[in-house]
Amino acid sequence: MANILLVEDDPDINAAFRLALSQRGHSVAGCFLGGEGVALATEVPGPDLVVLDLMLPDLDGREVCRRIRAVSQIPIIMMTARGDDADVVLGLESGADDYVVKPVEPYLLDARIRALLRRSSLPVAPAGESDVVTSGALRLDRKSLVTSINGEAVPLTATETRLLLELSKHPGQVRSREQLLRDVWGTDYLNESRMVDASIQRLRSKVERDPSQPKIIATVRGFGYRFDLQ
Amino acid sequence: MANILLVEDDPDINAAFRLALSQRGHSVAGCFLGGEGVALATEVPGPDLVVLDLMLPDLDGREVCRRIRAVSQIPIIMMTARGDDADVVLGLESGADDYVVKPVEPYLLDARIRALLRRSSLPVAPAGESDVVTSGALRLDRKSLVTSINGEAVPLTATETRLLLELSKHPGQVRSREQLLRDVWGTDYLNESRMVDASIQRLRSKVERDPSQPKIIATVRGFGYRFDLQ
DNA sequence: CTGACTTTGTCACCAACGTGTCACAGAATT
DNA sequence: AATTCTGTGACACGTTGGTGACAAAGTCAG
Repeated sequence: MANILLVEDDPDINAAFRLALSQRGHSVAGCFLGGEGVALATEVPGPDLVVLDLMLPDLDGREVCRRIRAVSQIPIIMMTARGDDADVVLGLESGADDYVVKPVEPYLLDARIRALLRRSSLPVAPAGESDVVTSGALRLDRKSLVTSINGEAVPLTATETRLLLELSKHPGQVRSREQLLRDVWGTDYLNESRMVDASIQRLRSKVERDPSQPKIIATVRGFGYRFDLQ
Repeated sequence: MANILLVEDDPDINAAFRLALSQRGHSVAGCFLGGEGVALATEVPGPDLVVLDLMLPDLDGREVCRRIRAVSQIPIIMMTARGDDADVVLGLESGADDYVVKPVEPYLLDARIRALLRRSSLPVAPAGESDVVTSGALRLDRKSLVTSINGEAVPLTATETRLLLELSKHPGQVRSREQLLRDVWGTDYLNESRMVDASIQRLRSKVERDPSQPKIIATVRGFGYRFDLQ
């Protein structure tokens, strides 16, 4: 289903949710500290969604949320025992997409996860629970971040890898330059930049058999680029 | 802030929320029936977001939700007095993005509205499950933006794709040149222009079997054009 | 700390394509 | 028959994206 990061300091609750969400088909990574959470959520390749407890020993959940939001648009669901309306509002305003109050039934959390993933246009049910993307001769291992062509490793730079990852997260869907700028570079405003074009070109030169006739990363004139499975 | 459609049959609650959301800077339209709700949510220019009561006299709120979702990816917040977890799950599964339980503090609803709008404004390409339009031999994939006839890809330009997308959002309904200008070109005032006609013609020449006898995009003399399902 | 190397953002240029406009013909409506 | 509306083809301009060069920033070994 999805790769979920659970940030929750209570070991029992942490374990319980990891189990419950796993049973519902998700792949769950858990951590106990806010600092860890920020690191894990923003690393490459990050999870598809974050479930974030508000009460953490080191950092306030809202601070965690803000730090993640500073560099990433990843979907975030906040979770807390405090059900006060004002808390909910503060949580949402610090950048969370949804807010649930403990105790939460796992199947309810799952429903909200699905709704949010649907809205975020992430595939809710990828066919195989595989962390490897392939398109033609290209093969990208999302965990080790090793890219290879015909089994031979291709040395991609960090930016190129992020770009390819981001494109491959939405196979068959057009991604605009704005989306790519946001998700790969974390900047929102560089609309005039040719950064995306330049990096796409560098990526193509390493990955495409014939970069002038790209098969894997298609140009969709007027819209953006599209990663095509083959 | 945003144009919001409120579908709520209780006149008191309806009026109260309209007032409260207006005071928070939104522009609110209210209606009392599910049928109306579907019509208003899918017309052009539609609202930015729908707040939908579950209990309506004519249609079940979930049915309203499904009908809207059949043609639109507009953000939907469901609202109901029934706070049962199972209801929430059913609501989310019928396509809603969020679910709040009455009584709701207006500022809480506002916070959820903002969170949802923030998330929804991100993608350019709309997300969702039924993202393929077909009419006769024509097939348009809204995510990959690939148009094909009898399975063979037809290269459309950006404007042609946008035009076809816009027309196909409202199958069987006449769209005026003004509406198309606004939704495809983003201009409001070029009423004297023949741009729409010219682009319709270019689109037909690529998409219609016999452009002089158009089956997919019909001319409605004096009004505009209509996309017909077949 | 230094110098070499790699990575990355910016820029300028060009070719190709897309697109708005126009004029006129043809069709529908009155 | 007159009038209004729509289809159609031509054309020139603007936009878009590919490309290579270059400079700034980052990385790393010695």
